[in-house]
Amino acid sequence: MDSRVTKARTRRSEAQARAASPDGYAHPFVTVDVVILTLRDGRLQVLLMRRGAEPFRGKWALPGGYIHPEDDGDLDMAARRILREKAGIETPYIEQLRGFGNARRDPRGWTATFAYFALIASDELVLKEGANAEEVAWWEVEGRRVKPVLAFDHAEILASAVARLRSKVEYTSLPVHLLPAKFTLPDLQQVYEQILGRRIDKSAFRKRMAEADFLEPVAGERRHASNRPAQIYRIKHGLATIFFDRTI
Amino acid sequence: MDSRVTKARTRRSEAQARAASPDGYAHPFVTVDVVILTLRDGRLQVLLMRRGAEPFRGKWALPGGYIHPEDDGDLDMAARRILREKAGIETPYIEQLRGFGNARRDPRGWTATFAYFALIASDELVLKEGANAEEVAWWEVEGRRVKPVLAFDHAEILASAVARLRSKVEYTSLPVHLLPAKFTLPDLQQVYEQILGRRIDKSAFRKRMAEADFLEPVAGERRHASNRPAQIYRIKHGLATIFFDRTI
DNA sequence: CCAATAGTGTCTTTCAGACATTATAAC
DNA sequence: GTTATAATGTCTGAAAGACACTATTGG
Repeated sequence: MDSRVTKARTRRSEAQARAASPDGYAHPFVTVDVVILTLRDGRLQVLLMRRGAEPFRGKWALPGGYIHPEDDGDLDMAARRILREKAGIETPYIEQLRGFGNARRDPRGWTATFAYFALIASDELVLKEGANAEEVAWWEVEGRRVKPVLAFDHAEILASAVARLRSKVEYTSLPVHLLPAKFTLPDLQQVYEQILGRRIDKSAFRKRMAEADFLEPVAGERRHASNRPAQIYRIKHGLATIFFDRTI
Repeated sequence: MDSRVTKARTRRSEAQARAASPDGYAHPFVTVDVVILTLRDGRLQVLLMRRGAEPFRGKWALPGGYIHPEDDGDLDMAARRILREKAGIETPYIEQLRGFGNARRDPRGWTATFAYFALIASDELVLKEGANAEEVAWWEVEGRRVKPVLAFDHAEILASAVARLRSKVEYTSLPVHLLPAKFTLPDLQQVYEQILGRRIDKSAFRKRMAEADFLEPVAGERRHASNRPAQIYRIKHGLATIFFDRTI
């Protein structure tokens, strides 16, 4: 058994010194990465950071980091902390995407990551324009990718996140999290149409939202032009994501 | 094996002799656990193993283990290896469930696991009836749980797996993986009904399967009694899980 | 013949999508 | 009044579900 430890350590000696698992094998590092999506100017955008350290120094990457056992109660809280620290975002919608792990994604050796998927309203964006302002930016998502070449396997993680968003738009209330707390039904329909990439019949859309029963009207109105103002809605308190009976 | 137990205990008593991550924080251990489900005697059952080491010695647990960076190309391959080594199962349907990680699930400290979800046909079961035959067993799933108290947070992982199965049965071809390679449509309908817990109209069920277009008839017939024999089908070669347009 | 289950056809009700109409604002 | 968009109503074709009917075997 000890020979197994020796063998593993020797092969890895040039990379980094890692602890052996209780069964004697080398132990891969694990991280948490977050795909933060928003709608700005009617376009789906993702938050990326430029790496200041090797590997992939200078390349754009998803915000991510190591788990802090002392601070993070669980994986979700680690993801929220990363969102807070790296992007200054406090109250997003967040869900776990899935794990990615293999020997190739990091040149230093076998690593794994728990990828998360967050949606925020563009009015919640308070990007820290501080010391490293140039290193954080929103990039437009074109198809399932962005223009720059991403570090690690982050292009694959991004594609996976966008696929999940597009999929869930069809049958859940997820897109409300891309809007501010108060919005109109035409606003919401526009978000669905933007992500789906097709027009939706107004009547059918409203029927679906009404029977899903997750919105409540609030006093006040919104007026953009000389026409009838739209009713303002917000999500009913305490409701999780709603799954529709049928697709949009 | 006993030395391994001893070593694990020693480690634990030293309160976390773990490598520090590159950012200086302690680095949590990560494992892969697999929820293996099958239908036996018309009942949903899960494969459990009795733990021979601390923590939770003597308790039933999901098959799982550490990643072997030298052997496992990626997370999926690690899960398949565990399935092969611990349950002797070679060619199952397998998909990632999600990650579970927090400070409470393991008394030794902060750990995380990539949970997997596998479906196998009961005729593929070749449980190794060897030295530790008493330590591997199928347990009937009642609701989302099993009778014994499980180690770690494995009850939560099991519940999550059963929920995903029940959910996916509604709109995918997943249940075919609970049947042998060749089966009849009445067989398949029975599986759907068993997992859904309700009857399905024969005509509607066949329409759905026909338009999903993932089955092909093979020569031969199956006869259980003095009645009309049923056509035998198998999955069309190279097809992944089919998502139905509508729910069952 | 009968019993039992496989497999197909028909009918009715429901509902999604298309489209029309009314409502309410500014000017 | 006109214009523009919000909001609701109506109509029609498609299809899902309920149910009936036919097919094929053993006894």
